Amino acid sequence: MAAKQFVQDYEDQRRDELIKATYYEVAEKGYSAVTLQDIAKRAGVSKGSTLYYFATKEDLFLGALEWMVEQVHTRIVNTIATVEGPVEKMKAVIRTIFANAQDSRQFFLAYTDFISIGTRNKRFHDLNAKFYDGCCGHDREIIQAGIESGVFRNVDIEDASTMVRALVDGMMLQWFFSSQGTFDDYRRRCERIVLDYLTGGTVTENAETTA
Amino acid sequence: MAAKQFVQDYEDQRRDELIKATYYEVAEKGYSAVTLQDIAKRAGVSKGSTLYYFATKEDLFLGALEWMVEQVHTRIVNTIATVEGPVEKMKAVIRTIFANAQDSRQFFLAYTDFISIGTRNKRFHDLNAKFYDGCCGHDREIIQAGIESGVFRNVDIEDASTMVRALVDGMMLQWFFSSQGTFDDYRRRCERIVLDYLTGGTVTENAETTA
DNA sequence: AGTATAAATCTGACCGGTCGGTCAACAGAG
DNA sequence: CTCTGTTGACCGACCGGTCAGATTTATACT
Repeated sequence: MAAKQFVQDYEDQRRDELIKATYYEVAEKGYSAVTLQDIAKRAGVSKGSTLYYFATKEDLFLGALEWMVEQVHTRIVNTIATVEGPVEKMKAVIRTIFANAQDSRQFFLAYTDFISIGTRNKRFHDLNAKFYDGCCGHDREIIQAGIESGVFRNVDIEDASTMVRALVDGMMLQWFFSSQGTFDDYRRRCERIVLDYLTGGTVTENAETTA
Repeated sequence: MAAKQFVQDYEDQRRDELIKATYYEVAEKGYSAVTLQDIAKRAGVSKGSTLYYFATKEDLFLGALEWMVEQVHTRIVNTIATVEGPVEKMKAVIRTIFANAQDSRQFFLAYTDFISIGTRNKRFHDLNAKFYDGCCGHDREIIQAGIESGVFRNVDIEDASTMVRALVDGMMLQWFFSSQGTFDDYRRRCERIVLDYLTGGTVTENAETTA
């Protein structure tokens, strides 16, 4: 039983390595451009092994995606917990999402590649829903708390939630494309716009704690 | 000379057909998934002909893109001219961009595929800039006019402009992915959020003229 | 007008190369 | 020896791009 457990752990670890390798390769080059060879090389195994652990390239890719979603989710939850109040919590969410995008370089590139694979893919759709609800779902309760405590104006919660998500997405897209203006410029502007919208302009610009 | 002119026109027309064929194919399947064969078939010519008029597949694709950008730009300019006042003009811009996305089905799909091709491509970057400045650049003057006339609150114009663009982008992305809620729902919500932001909530919901 | 000649246009078989996926053979732990 | 895990040569399919030759159109000449 102990041996069996060891094998299980070993296999899990291998899968993990392959998933991470896939993620980083795709983040750098995009789904179509990455070959199984690339993934195998980065993971330090042969091409044959990649398909020993995963059925297809797509399977490997979706695994990598799930891993990423999980990771971002965890980061957001942790970051929110470190600050107090709706304004700071909202800032924290935005900061985390932006930071993640910066870390994984071409986070969005990978994301946009899903589309090419086909939006009809059920697993992809579910993953997308999980991403939105899991990673961005926190904004709704933060907004709710903000309204109840009177910090945010009485805006429609569904509108506000949509606004935050769409704005973050859109601004990252712009940052990705335009490459004019620093990353921090975009993040700061994003925070400002969101809070401006939520408070109606009553929040004065805080001193930035640029970590 | 007349014959020469005819030949010129004929060639232009052929190029036009190929460009449109490319556009629709890519809009349906995405750049990578589309083959020269597909494009040729839709245009009613042979594969060889596509590369007789265009040097490479990428060239063909960028031509299609330019065509699209031009088209959207024209539509926006025309639509803005038909209405009066910052609020209505802003609505018109949003409506046109949304309508265009709906028309060409997977407008964004094509767009996201550029990224895979490589953001280092100069022509792509220029096109992107042209798209933003040409198609979305009108928002800045509309916002300016709105602030001056007192219809919009005194918000930072750069923030406001960024907000509108990012929100439209982001919401279209969400519409594209989630496929829950009708297209009109998204468009209407987008208009509401933008105007809510710009006016600070002083504009009451107008009766919709859903065309 | 009719014919010959030249030029423009078009075609699809073909080439070189790539990639996802297969599989027979191999390795090493138990 | 066996069984799990690993390998990389190999396969079939595909795709962008080429090109020699067919086809159509324009031009020159009688």
